[in-house]
Amino acid sequence: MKTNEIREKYLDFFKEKGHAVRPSDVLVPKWDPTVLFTPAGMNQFKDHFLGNVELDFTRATTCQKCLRTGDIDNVGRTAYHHTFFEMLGNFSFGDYFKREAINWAWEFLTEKKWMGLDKDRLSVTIYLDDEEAFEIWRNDIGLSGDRISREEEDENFWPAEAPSKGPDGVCGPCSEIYYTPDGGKEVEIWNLVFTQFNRTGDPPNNLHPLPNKNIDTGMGLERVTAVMQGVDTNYHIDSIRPLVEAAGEVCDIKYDPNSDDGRRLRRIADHVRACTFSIHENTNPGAKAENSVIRTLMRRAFLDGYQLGLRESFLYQMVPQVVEIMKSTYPELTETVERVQRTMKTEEQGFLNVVESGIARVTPMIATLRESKQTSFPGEQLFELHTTYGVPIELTEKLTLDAGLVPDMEHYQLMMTEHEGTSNTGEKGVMGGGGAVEQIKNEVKSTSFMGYEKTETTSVIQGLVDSSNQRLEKLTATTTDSIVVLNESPFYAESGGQVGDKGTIESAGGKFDVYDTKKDGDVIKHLGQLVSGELKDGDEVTASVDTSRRNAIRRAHSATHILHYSLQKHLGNDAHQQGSKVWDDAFRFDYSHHQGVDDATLQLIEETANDRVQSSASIEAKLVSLEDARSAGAMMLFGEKYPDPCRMVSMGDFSKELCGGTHASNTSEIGLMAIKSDSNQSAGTRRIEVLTGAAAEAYQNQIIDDVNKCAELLNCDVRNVPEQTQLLIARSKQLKKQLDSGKSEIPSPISSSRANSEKLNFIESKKILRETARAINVDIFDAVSRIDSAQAEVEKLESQLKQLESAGGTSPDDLIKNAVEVSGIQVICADLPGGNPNLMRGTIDQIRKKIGPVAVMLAAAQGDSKVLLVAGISKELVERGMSAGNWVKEVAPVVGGGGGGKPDMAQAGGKDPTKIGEALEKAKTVIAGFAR
RNA sequence: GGGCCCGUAGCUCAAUUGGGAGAGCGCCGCCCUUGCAAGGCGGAGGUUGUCGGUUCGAUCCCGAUCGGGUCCA
Repeated sequence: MKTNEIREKYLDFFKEKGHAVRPSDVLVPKWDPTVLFTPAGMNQFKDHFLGNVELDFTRATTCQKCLRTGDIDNVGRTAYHHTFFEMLGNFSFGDYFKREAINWAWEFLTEKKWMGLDKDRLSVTIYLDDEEAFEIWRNDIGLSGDRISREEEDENFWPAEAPSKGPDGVCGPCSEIYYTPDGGKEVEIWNLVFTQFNRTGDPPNNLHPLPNKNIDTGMGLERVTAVMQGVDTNYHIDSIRPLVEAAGEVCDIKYDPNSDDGRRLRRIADHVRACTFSIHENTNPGAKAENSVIRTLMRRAFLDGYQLGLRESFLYQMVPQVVEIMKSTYPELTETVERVQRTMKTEEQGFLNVVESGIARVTPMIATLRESKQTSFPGEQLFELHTTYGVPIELTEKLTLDAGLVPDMEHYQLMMTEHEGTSNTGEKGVMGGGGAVEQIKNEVKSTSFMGYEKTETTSVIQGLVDSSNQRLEKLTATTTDSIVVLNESPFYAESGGQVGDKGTIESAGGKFDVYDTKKDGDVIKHLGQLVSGELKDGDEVTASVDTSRRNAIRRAHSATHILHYSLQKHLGNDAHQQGSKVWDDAFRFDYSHHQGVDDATLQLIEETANDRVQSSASIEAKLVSLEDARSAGAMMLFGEKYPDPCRMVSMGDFSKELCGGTHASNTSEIGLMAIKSDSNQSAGTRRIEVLTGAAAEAYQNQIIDDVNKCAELLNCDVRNVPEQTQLLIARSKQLKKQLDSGKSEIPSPISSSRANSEKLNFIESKKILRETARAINVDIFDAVSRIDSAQAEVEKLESQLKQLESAGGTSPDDLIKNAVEVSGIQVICADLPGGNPNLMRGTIDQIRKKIGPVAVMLAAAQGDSKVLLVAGISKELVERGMSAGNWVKEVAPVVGGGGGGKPDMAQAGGKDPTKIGEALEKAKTVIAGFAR
């Protein structure tokens, strides 16, 4: 029986038993902060089990895609471990209990119509004293006692060891069903969990029966398929073996199940499956949280290929096969093959760089150690190579062993453990997580969101919680952060990228400022502070959203849809939304696109968007079934969980998106959209930032103003700003060169004229400002100040040059003429007005080439409050133990400074130019002292 | 969320407790050579990511910020 058939039969079977067949939740549940990946079928029903939501059904069944990394080291080694797998499950929320769960499980496994497994090969376990389960297995099913074994709480309780060790909360015994294949070892195929207790505190008498008992079962699809297909490992079932073989083909070796290489191929097959699904859901390999897990999987698999001799990316080539096998169940996979492959390939190439630069780093280390006759490779170096440079430890281990060095793995492990400890100190507690809020959730189930229609409601307080997560009857403190929960609320809670609303909640006796709104399950939490009076649980209040801010958010959110449309129009259909963040009159929008977008295209995107804004299309939202939305062609995001029915937002006839956000009622309300930036976010993803409404206008005005300011500064027409800016920078460079070379002629100034003070429109101004900013390598809004400072610098350079010119007689030859001889040394101490470090050093060098032995000290005022001293002495003098460094150190204090340098050349600075003459006199006496 | 490393010429990288910004490759010009490859000579190319601080003086020290890499959770 094929994998697909087993999956279908399972869901059909429980459908027949009155279960709602629910789709698999996403693999990466962003809505659930407690897990990175969906670990089990029950995850999407957490709130159902806790009674925190209204139930539309009390029986459900799913086939859930899951990802676990707890036993990652066993993947490929054992018959049954995976990272990615599918879990079949049936669930009861206060509906049926043990008797049905056990009978149905047995029926499904043994009836011919379903799995038809041999009853004699099945055995079960139960929890120690679960007589109820024993009785059902014994009497209903008719299993003999020797095939029912009793296990301790570490094996047959959920959560494991809950009775003695906790945690507090819902828990219960479980019963596992095992199958013993012909001549093989028994294998667990199905776990039935009977959640029937609420644990409170430590034993004894800490398990209290729940009024509503639940059923939560899980059967690994791959495992039951292996049993059904009579193969001894999950990796040989029809839906996985072809991938293992494919891995062999790509790596150019034949798959041998019992070899070390076979283990690698299995691991590659598993990891490619996991990564394909994850990247499909837009969880890409990266540095943080779930992204880093995917990166780890990709790198482990890549390294397997590397050690099999591959030196290029290869994992991406297997994606089409994964999709081919899984597409009948997950047809959406076919839409993203190309993107997934591209992402994988980029990651593989990046890692190849890391590996190769890593090897380049390790090789010299090994050489050094061997030269000094060491026999071991230090743990610190293993650790540093791994944690700082990402060199996989297996790789370093192999390289060092091959070179005859023993890697100090023990010390490495020690440092890693320490690293884990220090890395995990953060983790701020989120206010209102668990505890009091959980209690309120359980009571009120949900807050009705009224914010689509109204921005003000009359509501009743359902619960008050303080910052230490304590439930309050009465809120009186005005200084601490608190949470208010209402029966209904106009406040939009942060979700779908849109920020939470701000506003006030006011009763007859008090006023509460809401600074943020968040969602917990279906309950809306108003976060804020009491500003006056007091609020009591049960008070009637007026909840008012800050409407001007909300309107700005509506504008920005509607603009994201328009931008999405415009991006697709100009960049093609692969420009999909990857995520967004919407504030008041501003948003950022990440989209998939594999290359840069040039300015001209960006301008087109902006123009099209604004055309749509000005078309005054009406914006409508209505609830439709997921299926209708799909057939209407509404845009949906992969990896996003949509409710059914869902809210479809349409704009004119050009945009349909599923969206829970708040929107303008007509595109014209947006006023204006201005693209602020478009940049690369990560491989294959770009980020665009846009302003709307008032913010866009302000942005526009600033750009127009800035361009005009530049034109004024440069005294030119606005259209000539980029050119004149470049000329200015060029002149600055030219002046510097002149100064360095000691030539005092002043290059002719830039000629420019300002014929008119024409003001350009936004688009042209933006283009000009951007061009200008790029020419001088600054952010566009820094252009004005940079031009200003460049002009000031040019003026300064010009005056230095003039000084240099008027000084005259400062060429090396002129200076040599004025040398005085002291104890056989030519000494030159001179003022060099307009001098700069480069010129002065150059002059000294030339003097040293012409005469010797010589000691030179030059001084130059740098403006009114700075002095520069440079000293140099001939090589012979250095050999006689004299030092230019010591020389300037003694002289510099005269001008109020200090200095130092090398024996042959040193420099110093000071603050008092009026003392230059005095300093040069001092220089002469000091060098005379040295010479003696 | 926390830890570590790195930002210097188009590219790869140097720069001895803070004191003249360099090399190789590439580029441009000239020379040599029948041609090719190579070789010789000369040259251009840098606000040392950005901003601030300490200092007479910062590529170097300190802080912030941006960007890249990497490990852990």
